Amino acid sequence: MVDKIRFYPLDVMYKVMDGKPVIHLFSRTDDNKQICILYDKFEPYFYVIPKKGADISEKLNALKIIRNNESCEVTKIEHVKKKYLGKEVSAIKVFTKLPSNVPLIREELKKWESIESINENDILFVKRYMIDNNIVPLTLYEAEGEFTTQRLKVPAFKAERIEQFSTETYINPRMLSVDIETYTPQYKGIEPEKNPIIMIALYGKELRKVFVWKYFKTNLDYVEFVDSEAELIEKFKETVENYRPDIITGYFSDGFDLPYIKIRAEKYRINLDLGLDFSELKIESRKDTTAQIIGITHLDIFKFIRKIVSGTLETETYNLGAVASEMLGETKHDVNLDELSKDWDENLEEIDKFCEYNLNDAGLAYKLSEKLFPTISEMVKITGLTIYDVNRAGFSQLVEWYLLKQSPNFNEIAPNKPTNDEVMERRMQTYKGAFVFEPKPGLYDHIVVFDYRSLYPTIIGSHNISPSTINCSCCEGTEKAPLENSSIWFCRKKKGFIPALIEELITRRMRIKEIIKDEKNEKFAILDARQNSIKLLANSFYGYLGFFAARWYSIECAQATTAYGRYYIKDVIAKAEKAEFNVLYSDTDSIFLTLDSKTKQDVERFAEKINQELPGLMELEFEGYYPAGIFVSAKIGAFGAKKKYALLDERGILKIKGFESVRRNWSLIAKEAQENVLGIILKEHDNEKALRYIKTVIEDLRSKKIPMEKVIIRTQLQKEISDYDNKGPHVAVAQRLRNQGINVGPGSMIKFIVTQGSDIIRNRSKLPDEVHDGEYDANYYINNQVVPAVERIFAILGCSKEELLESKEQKKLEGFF
DNA sequence: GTGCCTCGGGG
DNA sequence: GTGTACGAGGCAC
Repeated sequence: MVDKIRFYPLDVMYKVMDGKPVIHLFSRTDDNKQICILYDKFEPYFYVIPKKGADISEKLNALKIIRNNESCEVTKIEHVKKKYLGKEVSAIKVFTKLPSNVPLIREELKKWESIESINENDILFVKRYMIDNNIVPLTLYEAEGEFTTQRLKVPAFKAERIEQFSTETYINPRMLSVDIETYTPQYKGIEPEKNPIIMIALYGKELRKVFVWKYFKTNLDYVEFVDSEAELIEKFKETVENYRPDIITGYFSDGFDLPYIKIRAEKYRINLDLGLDFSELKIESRKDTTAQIIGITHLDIFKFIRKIVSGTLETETYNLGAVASEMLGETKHDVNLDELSKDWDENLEEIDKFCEYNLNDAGLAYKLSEKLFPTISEMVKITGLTIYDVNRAGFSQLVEWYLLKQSPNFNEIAPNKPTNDEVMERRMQTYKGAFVFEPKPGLYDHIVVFDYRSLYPTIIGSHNISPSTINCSCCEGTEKAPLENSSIWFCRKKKGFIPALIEELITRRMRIKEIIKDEKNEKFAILDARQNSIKLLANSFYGYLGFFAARWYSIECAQATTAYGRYYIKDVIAKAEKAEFNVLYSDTDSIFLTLDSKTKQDVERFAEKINQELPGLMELEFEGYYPAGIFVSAKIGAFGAKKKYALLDERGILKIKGFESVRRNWSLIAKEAQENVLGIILKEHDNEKALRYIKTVIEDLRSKKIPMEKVIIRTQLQKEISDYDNKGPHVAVAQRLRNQGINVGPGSMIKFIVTQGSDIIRNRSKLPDEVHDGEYDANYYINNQVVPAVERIFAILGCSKEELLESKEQKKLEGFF
């Protein structure tokens, strides 16, 4: 009986069954049921480009490799006319039986003299299938086939045929958020092998639950008591099974919650077979840990925020508190986590506030995921990657997958990833970047800011910048890119693969922006997220072209892009000066002017004239008007010409650019000083007070009034002491602890204070116990801790490091600013 | 300047 | 799994 079924794919994998790779599309049906669609008609393949005139068909067909008693061979070949970086090539599509045969055959073919190159041999089978069959997760497909039996937790449907049904999108995935609290004694590192999970919160659409394994009195109806940690883990598993989520989300759950749960489950020999195919929760630890469940999308919303969203946030730290406050206007509960473990041992009646805290955190991760879902969904639809992959991809990978997905539509064979040697070579290459017009230091009124809308994307589009259009023979002698030392031009006859795609993105975004201009309805958030995703992606193309690991890497293209960028921004500056505007500052794509005697109409007319002369999609846009602002000289501060300015907008809000945040291994005094200075300047707008404050801190350090607790630096030991080649201060201190018979090892938090003397810092770093009052090195804390933490802030206000260090008497404060 | 090391997020 | 991964800053040399 042939059935038809409609579904939205969510997670995709393949399994070898009866010697054949079978694609599994874990999906939601259009009537909201879970299902797994099976498809076994897709065959692995890759491309071979033979050298000119070489005929290798017969040799390919005869190729057979025996490995571990199994033979692998070329099942068939097809001769195809393709393009490689814009040039016509005759290629051979080489098919194999299994995906795992591909690397074996590839290695053999590498030895063949008659082969020019082997391509697309590292595109994973599932991705290859999705690209070739236009399977885009979250959009609607129809399959023809029949239900079948498989060992899966959801019904299986064997498809004969799968086709896109419409572009309708699955917009409300069923989501479950997870958060754990663990037993972590104060000042100790997190040690999952040693310390138990105390509680686990689960938060879903209609679910609020906190499991905890000791009993205490509480009125919280969502708290459920269990007898042991093992039972708590079983309950977690059971809740996930019953809830049947499409997505399990968490905040840093790739790196913390799920790996932790896994380690604890192993201790009790609990099988965490959460996968819809009964596979276990899989933790992969490389540089970046990931947690994967087959069939259920694990979303680590922290990772997405840090990698993709961070650039659009004000906050510079991405902890849950800061992010939730900025993105949701919600806060974390105010509890002292240092007390959790103590209370767990001695004071159970205090535990219920931690349960509230736990559930609240799970709720915040849920809401962040909900809020970002339209953005993620759009990235999924553009790149064709699953939510899981989009979540873990950086910008360069999003661009690359978009290009890979689109390349068949242009009949292009994708270039290979660079070898290690090529990467090294590429890393060595540098080129000239953007143009920066140094601000004249001072205070200004009536500032107008313009910028080129999507400068680099529009340049790439308008000037047809692409590895496939560079220095074409058909356009020799045409206009050259504005580069001093090299002669580069781009084809004027045929649009390149990359420029065509980027222009498509830009126009798609412009259309969406046009729609939301006069449509302030509930669709706004989704459409706005869409246009923003497109913008992020389009803006990444330039970086991608210059990214050392990119397949479509082209330093010449990256070079030409910045060269045109410099050309256009310098052009506006020159024209503005000619029109007698005062140009304050310019960086890359923006220009800051003062109105002076000019009117806003004059400025508008000026911009209009510029726009008439710009090619293609390029456009100069009005960014904003600011009643006042301060610009500082780039010479102030330890670093080069970076964006350093503060602007006051019409609502009276200060916009400060150009300083970074403190790190966790800083002393309390440095963190405190930075926080307080920011508070005084931003909230009270009292610069003199901020300066007085920092001078007091410095003087208090000199006169040793600052208590010892505030100069302790904490650094975690990452490996065995003996494994360090380079012994930093914390390693030296750890060695002394070890000599005293105290057991320190990887994960130990080492506390130390830098004391006075002329030796290197390592030899002056002492345990807090060894240091008497006033023995700390005031100069170290002033010069390496407090001053670096605040100097950039003061630099913006025009107050140098040296001036911070002057004592109060050396300079009259009045009228300083 | 180069190279090694740590941190981020999480409790 | 047809594998595959960062980026910035501080200290020692």
